[in-house]
Amino acid sequence: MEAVSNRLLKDFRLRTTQSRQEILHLFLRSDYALSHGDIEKEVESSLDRVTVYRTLKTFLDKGLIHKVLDDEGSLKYALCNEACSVAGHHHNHVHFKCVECGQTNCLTDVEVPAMRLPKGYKVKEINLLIQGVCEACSG
Amino acid sequence: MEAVSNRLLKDFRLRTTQSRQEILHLFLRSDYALSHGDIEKEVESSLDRVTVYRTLKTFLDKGLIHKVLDDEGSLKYALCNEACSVAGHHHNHVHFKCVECGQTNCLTDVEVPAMRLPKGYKVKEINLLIQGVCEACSG
DNA sequence: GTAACTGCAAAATATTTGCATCCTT
DNA sequence: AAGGATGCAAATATTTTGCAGTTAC
Repeated sequence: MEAVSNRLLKDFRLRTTQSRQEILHLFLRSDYALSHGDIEKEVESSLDRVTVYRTLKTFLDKGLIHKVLDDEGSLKYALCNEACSVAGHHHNHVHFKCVECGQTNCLTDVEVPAMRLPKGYKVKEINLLIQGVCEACSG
Repeated sequence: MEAVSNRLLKDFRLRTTQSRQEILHLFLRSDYALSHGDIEKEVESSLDRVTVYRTLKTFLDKGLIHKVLDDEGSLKYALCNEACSVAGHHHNHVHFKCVECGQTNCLTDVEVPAMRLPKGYKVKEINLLIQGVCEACSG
């Protein structure tokens, strides 16, 4: 994993520092979206809160991660997938938040359906959040 | 409008107080979703910040308004439409946020398309936020 | 060596809670 | 009259900013 995260940082022209590696590792081993709070709690060595803020901002700006909408005010974040690059992003996939366990993950198989918008509207980005009960919790 | 808001409050079994009327008026005359900050700024007489928090919570709990997702962490709110009642809610409509003017509004004409989810997922609520340039700003 | 990154302190914002008072029913 | 709603003060929590020291390249 070390190799993967270092590679990612290089690809996106970011210096490989410990904080960035740690946060990136966390994203890599989590298959769900993380909030700022999640990151602070779950990261290995305790990072300064400010560093987390700044790292997330940097990752966002460079396009390493993207925002995942949430219904509680506190945005989450997830790694961009292979389809994304520095040049352009393609995450018109669906996010599913389980109301039981609270986890939000990407339903990579589900595409956002095409929609016809009223005249004059230009679309830049689409975010679809479905809330309900996930597979694990509906047992 | 006085009559409308008083009626609404009665229907939802809420006491008609000045704060509630004011906030409800604001929602009624705004055709776009409002954040807590918007409300504090735009309401006629200046209400205590705490009252705004509590009023929004009450309106939400009773089902007078619903959350509108936002990409900046700070949830917005909008009135539920006729299709909603105390019994059940139906706002599977689409929200559009203009990246120019920042306004978010409901595209009442656009329905959320049906989607096939993987086995085991139960859907409770769907939120679709499209970002781009609105009709007014794309001139 | 230099620019970029980090951590600490502190400022600025945002949200929640407790309580006395006032208002709607 | 009684329970609910408000406003103020204060406690918490969150996010941003400045700056000095450290680190990656």
